[in-house]
Amino acid sequence: MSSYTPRKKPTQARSRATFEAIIEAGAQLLVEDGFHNMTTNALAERAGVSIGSLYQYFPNKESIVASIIERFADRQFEILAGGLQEVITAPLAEVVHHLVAAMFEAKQAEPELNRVLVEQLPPIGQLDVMRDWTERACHLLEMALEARRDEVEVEDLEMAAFMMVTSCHGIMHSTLLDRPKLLDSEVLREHTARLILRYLGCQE
Amino acid sequence: MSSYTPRKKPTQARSRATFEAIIEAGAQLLVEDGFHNMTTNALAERAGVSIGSLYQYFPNKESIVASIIERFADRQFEILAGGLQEVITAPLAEVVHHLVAAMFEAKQAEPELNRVLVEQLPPIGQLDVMRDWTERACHLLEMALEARRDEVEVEDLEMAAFMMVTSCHGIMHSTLLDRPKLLDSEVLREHTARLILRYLGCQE
DNA sequence: AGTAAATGTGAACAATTGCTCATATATTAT
DNA sequence: ATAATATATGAGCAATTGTTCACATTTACT
Repeated sequence: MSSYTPRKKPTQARSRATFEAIIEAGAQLLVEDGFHNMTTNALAERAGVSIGSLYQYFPNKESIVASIIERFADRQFEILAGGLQEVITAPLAEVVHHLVAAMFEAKQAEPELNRVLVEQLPPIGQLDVMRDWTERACHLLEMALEARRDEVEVEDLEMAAFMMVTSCHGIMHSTLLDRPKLLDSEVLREHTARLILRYLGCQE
Repeated sequence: MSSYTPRKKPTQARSRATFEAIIEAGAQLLVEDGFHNMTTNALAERAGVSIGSLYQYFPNKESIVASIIERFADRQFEILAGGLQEVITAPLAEVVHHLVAAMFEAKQAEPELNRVLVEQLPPIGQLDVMRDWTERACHLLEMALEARRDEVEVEDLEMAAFMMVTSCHGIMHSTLLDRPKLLDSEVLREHTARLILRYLGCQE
């Protein structure tokens, strides 16, 4: 019976530190060696913790990565939400520009970890976390669109939000893999914003 | 010295059959068990071939998957190219609709294999093949745009092609993971076509 | 102080599996 | 027919590694 959730919740300060050390070391080794080449024994050593302790908190190797992913997704979402927070009352065009900026910012935060997770996450079986992330992001956007309904031509706002998030995601993803340098360019962001704005039927 | 390319080229008919059987069995097991859980011994058995023969043609497990991926990518590209072939002289709007249709068709062809490869390809290290695929697809599209330059508002056609391919890809990818049922819907295709057409500055 | 609970340790096990190699069979060439 | 080449076989090796468990140490509690 293998699970992806942690085994035991640390209560004392000491054990909380152990828990954190494991996750931190895990993120490091994931970046350095990839999921397959990262061994639990090496992880424990890097964390300065015995292998036994590791298995006291995590039922298996996968669950460690699951925790790493979960935290990562949360941080990513905060960047997005934070970026949109700045423009709660602004007109649609500005919202879209901030959206694009925030999405790109998230993509470029913790680039190494981002890369490993993007490249190796699926087989680890943590697709749910990403599904959830998309869901939350769409919901956030839908609300933003709702508040500016008069500026949006598209009827189905849920669909519109989905299109915005996923197309933007795809562009960034491919860029990261195919033309990483382009990710910094202002041009790409402008094109992405244009893509979204025109789709919504809004003048730039 | 591990390589991802096959080891020996089969010359006789008998060995060519062996080679094919290995690739076919590999694709099956990849779908059934995933990359990690598929063992080379099981693969050989499924192919009706001894494990020794397998290693006569492939230097390692990865290289088998590499060959599977390569063939898959070629088939995918043919679907795309075929779809565009039908509209070599048509106006832009029609081209885009065919593009979207072809992209969706490719995504839905061999759905199981598609899914496994999308989910497990990266760690196998065959990102190059995908990079290459995007490259080729972009080039194809750029030519199509070039021939209709007067209908396109965007200046940089290379960029435009990149945006079209990657956004479309992202939409399909996320849909496959998050809302697989939606992939069949006409609505999604219409929205995608709209997204692209408006971006290009073309009336529908 | 003394006890119970929480936390930490790491040697060693069990199981898996990618891959080799010595050998056998089939095909082609002379 | 005979030699030479190509192809096929599969038992078993070598190496890796995730995980456990019996025991030590630290903290919390009475």
